[in-house]
Amino acid sequence: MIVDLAQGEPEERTLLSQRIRNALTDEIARGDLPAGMQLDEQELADRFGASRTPVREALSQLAVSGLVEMRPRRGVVVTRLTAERIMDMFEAMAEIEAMCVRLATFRMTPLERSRLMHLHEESLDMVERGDVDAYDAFNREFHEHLYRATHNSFMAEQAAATRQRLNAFRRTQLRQGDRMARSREEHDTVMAAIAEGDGDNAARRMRAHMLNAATALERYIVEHLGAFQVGAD
Amino acid sequence: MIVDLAQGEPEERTLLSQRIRNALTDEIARGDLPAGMQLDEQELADRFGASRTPVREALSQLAVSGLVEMRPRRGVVVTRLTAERIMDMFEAMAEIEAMCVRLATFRMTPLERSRLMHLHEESLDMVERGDVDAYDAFNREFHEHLYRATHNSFMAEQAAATRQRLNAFRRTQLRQGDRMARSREEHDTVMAAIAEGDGDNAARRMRAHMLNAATALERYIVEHLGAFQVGAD
DNA sequence: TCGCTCGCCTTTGTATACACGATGGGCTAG
DNA sequence: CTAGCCCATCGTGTATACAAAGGCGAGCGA
Repeated sequence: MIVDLAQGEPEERTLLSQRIRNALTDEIARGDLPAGMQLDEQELADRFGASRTPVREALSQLAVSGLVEMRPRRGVVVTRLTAERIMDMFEAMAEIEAMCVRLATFRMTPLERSRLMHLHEESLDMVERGDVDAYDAFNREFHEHLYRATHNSFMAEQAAATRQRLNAFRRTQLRQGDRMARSREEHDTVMAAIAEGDGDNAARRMRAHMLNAATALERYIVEHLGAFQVGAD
Repeated sequence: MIVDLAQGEPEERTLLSQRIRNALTDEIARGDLPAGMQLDEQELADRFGASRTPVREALSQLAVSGLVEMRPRRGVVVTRLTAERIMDMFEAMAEIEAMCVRLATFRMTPLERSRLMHLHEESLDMVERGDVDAYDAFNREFHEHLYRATHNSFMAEQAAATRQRLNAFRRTQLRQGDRMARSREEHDTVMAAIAEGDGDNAARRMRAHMLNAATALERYIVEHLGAFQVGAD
C-alpha cells in the first residue's frame, strides 16, 4: 500500500522526515515490518512519496533508538532481537517500572492517585469482556500515568520510550491463557501497596508483575521459536 | 586455515556522518558547544570539511538522544537544560545505578567481583593525589564495569547512555570541596554490601552515593546559576 | 563439476541544487 | 515618532545528481 505522507492534511506542519519516522516506528512496533527485514531506501521513498533524503534521516534516527540497524554500505535492517535480548529488555522494563512506581507512590498527588484508581476500576470490565485491545490501551494509560506521577520528566520519558520498544511483544503476551485476568490481579496488589503508601512494596509487586508478563511471553517465544528472530528472510 | 584479512583499521571505514556525530557528542559533553548555542549546518559542514547532508544526519541523530533540539525550520540548538531537568536526570541516574548494582551483586562472577575490587583499590591513590581527571576516568570504568556485571546488555547500554549525557556535570561535581574523597568513601560502603552479597543494601547505598553527587552539583548550579541555562546567547 | 575471479549492477553515502518558511530591517502611514 | 506591514535575505528542508563500495553472477580454469 502506498501512503503519500507528503500530501497530508494542512494541519500536518511537522517535518516530512519526522512523519516518515513515526510511520516506520508504528510499522515496526506493529510488526508490519518484521525483524530482520531489509529496508530499501528508494523503495521506502517511493512508498511515502518522498525522496531518499528524508527517508535516510528517519532511518538514521531509528537506528539511534535501536529499532533498526545501519551497517555501513550494507543497508538498513529492522533490528533482529534474540530471545535473550527481548528478555533483557523485559527485565530492564520491570526494574524501570518498579523504580517508577516506588517514586510515584511517595510523590503522587491525591488527584493523581484518584485518577489512577479510577483507571484501574474501569479495567475490570475489559477483563470480563475479554477485550484485549481495550485492555492493552488501558494498560498503556495506566503505566504512563504512573510514569508521570513520578514527577520526574526525564524518568517518565525514558520509561515511555522503553515501553514503546516492547510494544509489539506486550500485546502478544496478553493473549496467553488467562494472562489478562492475572495482569489485572497483579495491578490490584500494586494498587493496594500504593494506597498504603508503601513504595518499596509497590515496587516489588510491580517488578513481579512485569516479570510475570515476561514469563508469559517467553512461553510464546519458545512455542513459536524464531518468529521474532528469523524475520522475513 | 582461515585467516580473517579484514582486520584493517576501521578508522577510515566509518561513515562521515557517524564521525561527525561522535565529534559533536564529544564537544557537547565537554562543554565546547555550550547549552543554548545555535548550530549552523553550513558552518559545521565547513568545519568538518563535509557537505550539509552528513551534518544534518548527525544532528538529527543527536536530537533523538536529546543532546540537541531541532525546531522545524528554525534550526538546531544545543539542548538547554534547566536546573530542574538536570536534577531529574541525576535522580533517574541514581535509580538506574541502584538497580544495576542490585542485579550485579546477585549475578557478577567471582572474576568480575575481583576486578571491581581491584579497580576500587586503585582509586585510593588518585584521591590522595587529588587527581580529578584520573578519578573521573576511574569512576567511569567502575560504574560501567558494574553495568556489564548485570549480565543484561540492554540495561548496561541504557545506563551507559544516561551516564554519557550527564558527563559534563559529573566532572564539575567532583571538584566541589572534598567531594572526591567522599565519593570514594561511598564507593567503599557499596563495595562492602556487594561483598556481603546484599544487593538491596548495595542499591540503597549506591542511590545515596548518586544523590550526594547530585546535591554537590546543585550547590554549584545555584552558585553559578544560569551557567547551564543561559548558554551562549 | 566445483571454485575462484573479474566486472557489472545495484544500493548506499555524499554533494549540490532548489524551494519554502522564518527572521529582521526599512518604509510608510497614522 | 511609533507601530505595523512588506520585502529581502538567510537558513532550513527536500530533491536530485554523482561517486563509490558491496553483492552477485558469468566466465574461466583446475
